[in-house]
Amino acid sequence: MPPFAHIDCNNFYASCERVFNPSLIGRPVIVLSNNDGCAIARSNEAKALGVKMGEPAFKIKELIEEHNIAVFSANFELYGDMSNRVMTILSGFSPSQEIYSIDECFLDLEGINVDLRAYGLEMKQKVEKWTHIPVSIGIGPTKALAKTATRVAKKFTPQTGGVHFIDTDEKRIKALKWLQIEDVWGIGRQYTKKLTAMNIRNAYQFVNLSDEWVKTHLTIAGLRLKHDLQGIPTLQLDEVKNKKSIATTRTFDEMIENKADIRERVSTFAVKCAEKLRKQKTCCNAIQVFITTNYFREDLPQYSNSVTIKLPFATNSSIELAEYATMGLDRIFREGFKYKKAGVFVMDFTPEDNQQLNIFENRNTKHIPLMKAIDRVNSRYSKDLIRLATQAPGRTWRMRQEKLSKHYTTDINEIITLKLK
DNA sequence: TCTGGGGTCCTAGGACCC
DNA sequence: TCTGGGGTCCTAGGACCC
Repeated sequence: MPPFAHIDCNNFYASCERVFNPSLIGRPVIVLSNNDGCAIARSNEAKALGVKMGEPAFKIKELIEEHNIAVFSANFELYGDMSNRVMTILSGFSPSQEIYSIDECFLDLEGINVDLRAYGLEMKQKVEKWTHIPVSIGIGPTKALAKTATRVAKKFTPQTGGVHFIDTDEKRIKALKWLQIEDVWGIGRQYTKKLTAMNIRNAYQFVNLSDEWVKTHLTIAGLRLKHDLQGIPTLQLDEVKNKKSIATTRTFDEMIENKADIRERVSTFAVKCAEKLRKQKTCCNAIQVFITTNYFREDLPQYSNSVTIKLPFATNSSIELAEYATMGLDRIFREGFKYKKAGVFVMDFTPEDNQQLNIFENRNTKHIPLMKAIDRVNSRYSKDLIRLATQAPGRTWRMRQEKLSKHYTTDINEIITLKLK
């Protein structure tokens, strides 16, 4: 039985803000999504005040003022950099690591012949000492049980010290009986509805359902989870995560009717996707564009649509992808609607150095050095110094980010300075 | 006034083929 | 006029994750 460790950063984005602003410790902190739309991270204090995940900022305005909640616009550059630091430290504790998300990873602890709880405490101390990001750690015989253990570690920190090890069947059953059904990994809103209707309220009752029932109603994915929670190792550590799609999507800060304005944005989304592709040295073979009206406004006519275009050749050229994205928009755009959101996806990747020459479509090979030059200039000077004409030079549209913290770790001009008396 | 963004996987059903 | 069975591939949509 290979034990797994699961490491989860506590309230990650809020904790990142605290690292560089220690006066926030003890204060409620929330981080807002793009356009300062809704709360996407809350410190424990903010959770205790009742701020819900995903809650729109305008609905909690009074609560923010009343309790002096510290509010930040999302600073993903900072969070990404802090994440790398945490993950690098943890990678030193095992030869096999799966980076599951920006703030979580799994480690394979097979063959590590030490007291594993003590080992977990060592990881926790090292990460906290070197990054000041607090973490919770769960260890168990399967990935799903390690994740369950992390919840126990976090919920009962005074007793667990932030590290919990499910090393006996007794502890496994105790944890499963405690874990509410809606908190089980892989059980979302729809499945919770289905299961509570059958009076299944915790993970222990869930694992006692028959395999057949689970497979029929929760698909094969639900069955794998069930086995993993029973202690039968089913989910594997996934060390190499090759992306299968890349997206750039935005909600607009206002509703837009004008096609030319939407075209500017869609064109920019395509350019961003192309940049992400070049960064990971792949090309895409398909591009998808979608637009949608504001589905919160039931008083307005609604319309949404998407289109996927197969490309005649693999590319990561900003110019080509912007062209195809614009073509896609032409196919789905309808006059007379107020649009609120749009996005571009690219998928079906092939490695950059492995493009098959297509004899029917003559790919403009001049784009390759051109894109390299643009990337160099933009990374050296300002992020969007060179743009395509379709991206509306000068008349840039900005995200609302009124509470943005500095890029403490990734921009030399914003590095923290200390004054010594 | 104001409601995020970026991902994965699975299944059912249609198109097409022999 | 009637109208099989089995296979594959693709896509849209729905569920989930952080």
